[in-house]
Amino acid sequence: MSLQHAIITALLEKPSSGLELTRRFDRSIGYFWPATHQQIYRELARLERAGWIRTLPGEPGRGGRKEYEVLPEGRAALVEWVAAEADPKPIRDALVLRLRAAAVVGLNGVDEQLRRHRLLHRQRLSEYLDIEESDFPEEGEEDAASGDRLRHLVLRAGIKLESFWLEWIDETLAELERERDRQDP
Amino acid sequence: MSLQHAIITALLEKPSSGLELTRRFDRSIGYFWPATHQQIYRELARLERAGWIRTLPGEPGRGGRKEYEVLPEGRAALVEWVAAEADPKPIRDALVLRLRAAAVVGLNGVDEQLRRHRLLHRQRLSEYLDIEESDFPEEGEEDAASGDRLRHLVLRAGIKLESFWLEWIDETLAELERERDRQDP
DNA sequence: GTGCGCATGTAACTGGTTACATGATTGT
DNA sequence: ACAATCATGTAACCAGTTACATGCGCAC
Repeated sequence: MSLQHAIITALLEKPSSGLELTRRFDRSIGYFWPATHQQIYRELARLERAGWIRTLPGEPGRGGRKEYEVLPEGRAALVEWVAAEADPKPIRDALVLRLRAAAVVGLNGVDEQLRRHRLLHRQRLSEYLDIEESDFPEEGEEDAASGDRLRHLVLRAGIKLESFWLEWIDETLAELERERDRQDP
Repeated sequence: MSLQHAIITALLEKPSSGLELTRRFDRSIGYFWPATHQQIYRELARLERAGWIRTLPGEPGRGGRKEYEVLPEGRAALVEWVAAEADPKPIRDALVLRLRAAAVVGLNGVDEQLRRHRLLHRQRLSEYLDIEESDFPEEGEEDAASGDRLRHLVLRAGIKLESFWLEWIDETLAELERERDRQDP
């Protein structure tokens, strides 16, 4: 269900076609709920059947392009969903799992993977920091719109999450270093 | 594929039956790769067909209970997997998504959900801290086995991840508080 | 022998992933 | 006319989820 509500959120901000949505997802909502165009088309079709969104009347042309907008029922469903109760879903992370396996069969190139992930997380973090700088300048936070402050909090989640990974990977690589020293002193 | 390797890891530590594995998952590997008994039975069957594990010969009795052990092929596959290259999978988090939606349709009970999650993350964190205290006492880290130190790093990931969530939720609730003050000064 | 808990499983469904198909528009 | 790109979609697959089925051994 979450993807459907993510889509409604995006459509409320701006009526869009499937591909446009996909692209907008790639650089905002998709940071914590990624989706491919196939998924998005599937859900758009379902949402339309459910009567939560509709294609904008008028121009269906321009390469078969269809623009969708949210209907009142869709908005109501989103409002309800915002307050819905749901437990946090446990994460599934293969890198940690690899390290766990290494505890049993030995470190055999995990460090290289750790370094690769460190690089990727660094890139992602600096991407987020760039967005923060350009979209949420420090001054003006007080007189910003409420929605903007909330969007900033969402971005903060991304920033803190990436920072967490970087810290953990650093801590882990340092320990693996010590581990190696213990074996060849 | 990850679940299969998680299972091999667990079986290497101790040959087990399906239900035993399920229970052990619930309080160790499952913290970052949860699995239900149905999933585990399915994968055990596949792993056996692939020739990576086998049922322990001898006693198949006691309520149809079957114990599995890892074969050399399975161990080799795990060693290879430990060093395999795979990008970090983006997270999907509904709570952040709800906040994102709230930026568009208004805060309507998200705070209650934030507080619920805060409680759950606190519980999870103290669970981890208890495990850390009992399984990885500070003294003796130096002369602990390598595997233990690696398992400790894995636990550290859990601890830091829960701490991240708590920090972010606190920051967010504080901001929502200020938000409310702005509306009714 | 009946009911309870342990243990192994099947079946149907949902959502995410990957690969491919089709048509329209735009630039050369 | 042709290729590149934009845009919408289908199909098959895989992993995780939920609900249910079945058989065994033990306690009462």
